[in-house]
Amino acid sequence: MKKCSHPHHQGRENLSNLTKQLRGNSRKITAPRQAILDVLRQHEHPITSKEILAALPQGECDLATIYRSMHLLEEMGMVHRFDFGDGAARFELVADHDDHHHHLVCRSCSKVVEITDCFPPEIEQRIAAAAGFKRVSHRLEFFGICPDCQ
Amino acid sequence: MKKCSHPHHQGRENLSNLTKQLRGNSRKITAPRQAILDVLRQHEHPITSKEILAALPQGECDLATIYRSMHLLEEMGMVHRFDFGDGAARFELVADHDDHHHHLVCRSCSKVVEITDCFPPEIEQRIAAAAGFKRVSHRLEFFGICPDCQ
DNA sequence: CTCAGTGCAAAATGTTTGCATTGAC
DNA sequence: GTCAATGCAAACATTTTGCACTGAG
Repeated sequence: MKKCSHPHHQGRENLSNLTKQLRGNSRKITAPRQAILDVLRQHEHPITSKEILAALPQGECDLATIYRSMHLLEEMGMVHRFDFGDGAARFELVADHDDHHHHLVCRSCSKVVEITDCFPPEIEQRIAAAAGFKRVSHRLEFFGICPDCQ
Repeated sequence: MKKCSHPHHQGRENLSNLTKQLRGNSRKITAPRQAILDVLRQHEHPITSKEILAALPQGECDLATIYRSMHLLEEMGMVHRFDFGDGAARFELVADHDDHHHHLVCRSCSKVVEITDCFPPEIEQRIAAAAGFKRVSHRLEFFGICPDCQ
């Protein structure tokens, strides 16, 4: 439950991080991008592009800009993309370089619990080796019925 | 590599299985449904609704019917739905009652390898218990670069 | 004969893209 | 001033749905 390292508590740090990363890629620091990161910083769990738009002060930025920003932030490794199987991509701010984690999602109310357990790396390596694949990663999410919905 | 239990090799059996299941749910045995199952039987790996349509003798059935059929077959447990993250659902015929498996997908050419390794059930149980969730399942897929694409 | 299932067309949803304009550098 | 980034609208892709018609039981 690494609450202390949650992005929410790193305000300034992430902002300068953004600035640095953007500058490094000769990208521009714009109001929409800062606003989007602000929203992400305020959410503990992955949110959709539409939810980001809704959380933004009205008309702060266009939905297309959010989609474009999410691609950029993902490429820069500042955001992780998740798929809960409902057809909408969800994004979460990356807290640090090693915050790989998964989620347990309620099939009824969509409540989300963060899961730090992970697929055993040695099994992943064995799978990759057996098939001759390189650069293997995985996507893993859990689904169930939460206490409130049972 | 349980090749011998692959649906492909069970022709008749599955057909009568379909008939039985449909009858049991007071559903009708129609030409489109049989044709769709025929196509699924001929494919080792998950395929999209569009691919099913393309594999069907021209005009054999409507795309909407395929979507409706996939929902039905999924509910009846005859088909499993997979999501490789490219925005299109994929379906695979369920070989037997215990053919739970995952896939290793090439990020470059989309080649698919079947993976029988799975997330350790005891960890899943622990996760479920810790969060108070019931009826927990998981979705797990692997992605990498296949030998041909390296 | 009846009602589940179908084809067709239209709609809904999430996402991407073209293009003229804006604004960060 | 330049070129990346934006807003807006249109295009796209997948999936769903309304409705009249068809056909399995």
